Amino acid sequence: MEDKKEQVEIDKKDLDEETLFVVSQTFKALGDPTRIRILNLLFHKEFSVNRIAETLHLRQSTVSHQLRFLKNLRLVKYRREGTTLYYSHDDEHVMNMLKQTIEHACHN
Amino acid sequence: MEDKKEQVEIDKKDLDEETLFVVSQTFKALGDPTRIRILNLLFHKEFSVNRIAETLHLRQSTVSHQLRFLKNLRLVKYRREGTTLYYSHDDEHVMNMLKQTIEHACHN
DNA sequence: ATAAAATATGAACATATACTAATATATACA
DNA sequence: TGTATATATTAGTATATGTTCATATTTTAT
Repeated sequence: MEDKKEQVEIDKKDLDEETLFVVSQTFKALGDPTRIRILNLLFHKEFSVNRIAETLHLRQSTVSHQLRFLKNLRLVKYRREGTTLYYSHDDEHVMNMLKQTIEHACHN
Repeated sequence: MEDKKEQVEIDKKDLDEETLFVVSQTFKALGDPTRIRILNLLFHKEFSVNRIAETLHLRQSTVSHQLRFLKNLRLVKYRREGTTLYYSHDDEHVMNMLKQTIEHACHN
């Protein structure tokens, strides 16, 4: 914390704190099975919270918590229709990484 | 667990357990600042455990633990020279994702 | 205003994770 | 064999994380 500047300027081999935080948060988002399943579901179309829960056999509150996590990182967005919120993905880069890695993992 | 087959065959919207595990493990590996720093260091050349620890200001045992983690996932490999082990990266796909995401995070 | 439907939130809990100190192991060499 | 060097491992601890239950909030319709 005190030597952040030092590391950035002197030690080019290391990453600065902010980059480190953003990058690790991004990957952390993809590091949980539930979030992967949710994002994978949102790959082709939008889903309401309840539909996600039903489809993946998860509790509504679990889905809601994870969607909040993903939304904080701007990996998903939503639109409202009455009382229903339709979530969809909102980061092409991350979705591409996820897709690639899933394919990479499948035919191995 | 009991309905794994069902999900795989009936509900194409969900991923199978094994894929889910591999994918989440992979991203989990990249979801920790220390491991990111280590992999980032190994981007261009190999490093011994102690050199990694010195360069990143980490304890030897911390580095060793994380290297074991990364090696279990085959993200790094090593060669021995006397008592020294030189570690290097071992997964181009993952290193590319890391690089892209770091760049993506930097100039934002 | 009240009720219903959909979603969000807070607290509690269990588990996972990362770091550390201490110690063990492995290799090289005198 | 004994010592030094480099790395790995173990156990303990603190923190982070994910899920759940219960409840709150928001929106719509009556």
